[in-house]
Amino acid sequence: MSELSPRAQEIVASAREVLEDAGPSGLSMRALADRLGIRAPSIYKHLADKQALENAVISAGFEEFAAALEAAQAEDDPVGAFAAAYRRFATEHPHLYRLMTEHPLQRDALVPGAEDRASAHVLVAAGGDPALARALWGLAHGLTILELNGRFPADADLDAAWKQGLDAFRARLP
Amino acid sequence: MSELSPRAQEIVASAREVLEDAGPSGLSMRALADRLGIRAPSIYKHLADKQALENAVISAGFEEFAAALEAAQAEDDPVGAFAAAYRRFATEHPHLYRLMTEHPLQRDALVPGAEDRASAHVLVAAGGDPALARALWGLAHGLTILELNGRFPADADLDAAWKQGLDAFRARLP
DNA sequence: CCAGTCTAGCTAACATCGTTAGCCTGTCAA
DNA sequence: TTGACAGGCTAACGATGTTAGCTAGACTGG
Repeated sequence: MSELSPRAQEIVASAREVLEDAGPSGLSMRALADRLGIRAPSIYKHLADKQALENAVISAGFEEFAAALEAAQAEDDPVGAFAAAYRRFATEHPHLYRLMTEHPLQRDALVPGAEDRASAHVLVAAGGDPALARALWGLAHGLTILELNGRFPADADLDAAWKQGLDAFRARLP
Repeated sequence: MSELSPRAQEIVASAREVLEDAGPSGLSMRALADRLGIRAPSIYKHLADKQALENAVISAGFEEFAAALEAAQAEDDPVGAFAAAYRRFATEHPHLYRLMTEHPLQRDALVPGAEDRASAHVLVAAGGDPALARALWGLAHGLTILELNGRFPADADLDAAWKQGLDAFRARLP
């Protein structure tokens, strides 16, 4: 991703607001322009296209996500601390989380390292085993996105589901 | 979902083909009409709107998914059999799987029971414990959709990740 | 101090999308 | 024979992302 001008960063920040208010489908170039008090075509003076806009929002999301995971590290029960922070971030920013995960990433268009920084934490939580880390990530993402998408029955005890899944992983760590 | 006329069922079958060929974004009313040799507005004589069309495709997908899980049941290693069938279905029909899972379901618009039939199998695989079943579902969906979305490094050993995750669950079953 | 260039807005317009209104033609029953 | 209905059609609307081309203002070089 090329550097963003200050104005472009303002636009990206507004896009983030529109996204959180109105969801992915509400994030249109015209809606964003409205919030900025300009017209939609003017946005293209600062960002190549909508994809670049979304990539910038996603990059910022990864930075924030990584910071949240970082802040939650714990010596005892690293798995639980990771999972709690993961779930918390997703439920606090559901639209952002969906945007960050629902499509294939255009990695060369993101700020480099943001994704790595986030994914490094799951590796730590899994005691350094990459395969176990990917499985734990799968569990966390799966439970998270199924919950966000309302796929579980309304009366399902999701805390219990998380606990069962995490206990299974805890048992495989020293 | 109300009953579908024979013609509507043909249209839904064509929609499934368009979806598998061109992905969700390629499934437009006009593209579907093209394949049928008619004009887009004519589709509305048979289906209320695009959402109804997608719901019908999703319903059919759940039937097929349930059948695939059913055919794969195994006495020994029910977790492994479930997971293999799950992953296989998703990788063989990636666009359909995505359509089935990427949005909140409009349950009252689906053919009743299709979803239940599919989700019953994960409960069996988890030995009847609903919380464990949801965790297993989360693991399977998470690994599946992260793989479909190309979120893992190209050289990641995903078989190993599945094995690690499934072993963790196997260890918690009698 | 003027001329030129760049910045960042604007309007008009295009293709594509889902969708609606209204028309027409063929089939079939009363 | 007449009338209803099924299932096509065209024309059109509003929303979407995006492009082309214009313009007002700010800065900069001579």
